[in-house]
Amino acid sequence: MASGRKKNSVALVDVAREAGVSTATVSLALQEGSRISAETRERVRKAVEKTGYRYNRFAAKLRTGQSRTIGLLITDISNPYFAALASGVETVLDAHGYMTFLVNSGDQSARQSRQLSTLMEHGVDGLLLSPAEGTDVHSVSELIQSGRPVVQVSRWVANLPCDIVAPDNTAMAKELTRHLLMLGHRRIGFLGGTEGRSARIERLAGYSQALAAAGIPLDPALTPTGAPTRDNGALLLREVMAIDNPPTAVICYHDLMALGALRAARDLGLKVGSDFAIVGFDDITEAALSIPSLTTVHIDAESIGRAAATQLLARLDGDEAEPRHLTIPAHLVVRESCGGARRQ
Amino acid sequence: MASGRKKNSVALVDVAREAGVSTATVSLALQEGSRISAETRERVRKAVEKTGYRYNRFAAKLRTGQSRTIGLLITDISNPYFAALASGVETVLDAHGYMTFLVNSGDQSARQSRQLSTLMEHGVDGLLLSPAEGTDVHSVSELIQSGRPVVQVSRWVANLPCDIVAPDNTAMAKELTRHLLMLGHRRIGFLGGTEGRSARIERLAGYSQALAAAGIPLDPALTPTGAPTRDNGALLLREVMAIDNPPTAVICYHDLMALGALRAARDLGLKVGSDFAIVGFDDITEAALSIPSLTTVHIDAESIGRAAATQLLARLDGDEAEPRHLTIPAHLVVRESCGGARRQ
DNA sequence: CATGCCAAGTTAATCGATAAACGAAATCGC
DNA sequence: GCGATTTCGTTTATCGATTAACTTGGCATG
Repeated sequence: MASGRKKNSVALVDVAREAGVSTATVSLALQEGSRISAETRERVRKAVEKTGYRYNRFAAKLRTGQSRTIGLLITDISNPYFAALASGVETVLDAHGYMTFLVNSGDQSARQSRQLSTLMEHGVDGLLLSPAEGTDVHSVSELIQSGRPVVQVSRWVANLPCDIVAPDNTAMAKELTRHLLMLGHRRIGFLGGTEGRSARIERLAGYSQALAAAGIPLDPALTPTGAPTRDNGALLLREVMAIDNPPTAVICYHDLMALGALRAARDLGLKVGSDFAIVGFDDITEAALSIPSLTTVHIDAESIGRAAATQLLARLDGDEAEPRHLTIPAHLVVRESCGGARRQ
Repeated sequence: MASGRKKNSVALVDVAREAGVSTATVSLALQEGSRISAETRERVRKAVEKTGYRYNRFAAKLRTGQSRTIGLLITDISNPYFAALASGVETVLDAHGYMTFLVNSGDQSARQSRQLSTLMEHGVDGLLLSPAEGTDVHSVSELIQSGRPVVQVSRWVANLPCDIVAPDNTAMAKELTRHLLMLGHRRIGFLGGTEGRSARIERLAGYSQALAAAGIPLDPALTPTGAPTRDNGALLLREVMAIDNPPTAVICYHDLMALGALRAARDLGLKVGSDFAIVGFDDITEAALSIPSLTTVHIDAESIGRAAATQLLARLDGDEAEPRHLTIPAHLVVRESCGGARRQ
C-alpha cells in the first residue's frame, strides 16, 4: 500500500504527497486558525481521510514539549471516593483533549516517588496529586521546578508551591461534632487517619473546636490514629470501647472506616442508631445503603475532581497567579447511624 | 546552569559532554549488555548523576516505535471489581517498566471508540480491553491491525483476533444454580446484564444447563435483561416479583445488582436468607459485609488483571501463537443471602 | 611482518511534527 | 505605476535517542 516506507504508519509526509503540498502546509492546515486557504485545507482533509493518517503525538511532543497528557496520582483506587474523583478529573480533561495517566500509590510514599519519576519520564504536562502518607516533598518539588503545574487534591502536604483543591474539612467536622453534641453525646471519639495527614489534622481541628465550644476537654484516648482502611475502622472501635470510660459516639476518619466500625459495633452488641452513634466522611454510595444507613458528610468527589482538573488546565493555560487553596463546600447528611436523642 | 541550550531539560548530549564521550556511547552505556567497558559505563553513570539527566521516552519512541505504555480500557471504574482488576494489571505492568493508561468508557461504545483512537494517538504498545456494551468491532481491529496486541479482559466480543482472559462464567453459574436447586428452589430468576453481553450469555448458559438437568423448563419472564447497575438490580427484582408466579430465588448478574436487589427485597418485605434467596457474582468486598451477607461466586479480579497483563506482556515479547482463551477459576462462596433449605 | 579479528567508540542518518524565516503572488494606496 | 502590505505556502533546522556502519588501536596467529 504505502510506497516504499518501512514503517506501516502513515506520516505527515504521506498526506503531503497525496495532497500535493508540503508537510508544513499539512501541519498548519490541521491546526485551527492558521494561514491556510479553505480550499487547501479541504484538500488536506481529504488526503488525511484517504491515507488514514494518524497524528503522532510523540513527534509533536519532541518538538513542542507538550504531551497533552497529565498524571493523576491517588492513594487508593479501591476507595469509591477516589474512583469518583478520578471520574470527575477524566471528564474535564477528556473534554479538553488531555489524556489521563491514573496511577495508584497504595499510600506508599516510596512507590509514589518511583511513580512520580516515571510520570516525568513519560512527559506529563501536569500532575494531580493526592499525596501518600509520608510523601517526600523533594520528589514533588522536582516536578514543579521542571515547570509542570501540580495541583494537590483532597489531601495535601505543606511547603509545596502548588494549588490545593480540598473539601472544607474543618468546618464539616465541626458541624458533625455539633450535631452529635446536640443529640446529647458528651463522650465522642474520633477514629483513625494517619498522624500528620492533612485531612485528619483538619477534621480533628473542627472536632476539637466544637468540643471546646461546648466546654468538653479533649481526651487523647478517644482519638486513636490508624491507616484509613475498613479493617482499621473495626479495630479502632474495639480499642476505644475497651477503655474505662468509653464513648457513646464516634466520628470516623471516613466512611470506609465507619463501615468497618459499624460491623464491629454489631459484633460488640452495640445498638448503632439508638445506643450508639457512628458517623463518617465522604458519603460514598455504600453509606446510604448500609444497615443502619450512615450519617456522614457528603463530599462530592466527582466535583472535587472536576474543580482540580479545571484549576490544572488554567495553570497549563499560563495562569501564573499565586498558589490557591480552593475549598469545596460539603454538607451534612443525617441518616440512621447517629440515632435520635441518646438513650441514657 | 545549563550552558546555552534553550530547554531547561538535560539531554543525552549534555551527559555526553560531561563524560567526555559521544551521545552514542551514553545511549549504549545506559542499556544492559552492550559493548561498553565497565570503566566508561561508570563514567557515564556519574555524569548522569551529576547532570540530573532524565530519559526522554518520547524521543526514544519516535526512533524505536516503543512507548512502554499500555492502555487499560474498562467500563466502570466505580465498580470495585474493576478497581481490583486495574490494581492487578498495574502491579504486573509496573514491575516490567510499563505505564498504564487507565481509561473508563462508562460502558458507552461511542465514547470507547473515541478513547481507542486517543490511545492509538498516544502510541500505546498494547491494550487491555473490557469491551463496552455494543462495542464497534471495527475500531478495535484497527488497533490490532496496526500490530499492537490486544487482550480482552473479563468480558469479550466475538470475532476479534485477540486473547481473552475471563472467569469461567458458565461453570460457575451452573454451580450456583445447582446450589439453589439443592436448597429446594424451583422457580429461580436470573436478573440483568445486557442482552448480548458475553458474561450474561455465559452465565445464563450455565443457569439454563443446570435447570435443564433438573428437568425445569426455562421461563423467559424470569430472566429480564438490564444494564448492570445497582439501581437496576432493585428495579428488576420488583419486576420479577410482580409476575403471576414469582421466583423464590434470584441470581443476579453481579454483586452490585444483587446488592440493589437486596435493598429492594427488604422494601418488599421479603425475608432474604429464609423466605427468599438472592445471590450474585464477583464477590466484591461489600458482599461479605452486607446484611444479610451475600452468597456469590468469588472471582479474583486482581488475579484476572495479573493474568491478562502477563498475557499481554508475552505478546509484546513476540509470542505469535494463535489467540488464546484463558479461563480463570472461581469458586462459590456460600453466605447468608441464600438461606438454608427453603421454607415452604 | 602482514593479516585477520576483536573490543570499544564514533559518525551520521533516522523517526515525524513544528515553526521561524523566507519567497512569491496578489492586492492596495495614492 | 510603483512600493508596501497581505496572503498563502515552502524551505529547513530542530527536538533527543537509537543504531547500522564505520574507525581505530591492540593483540594473536601463521
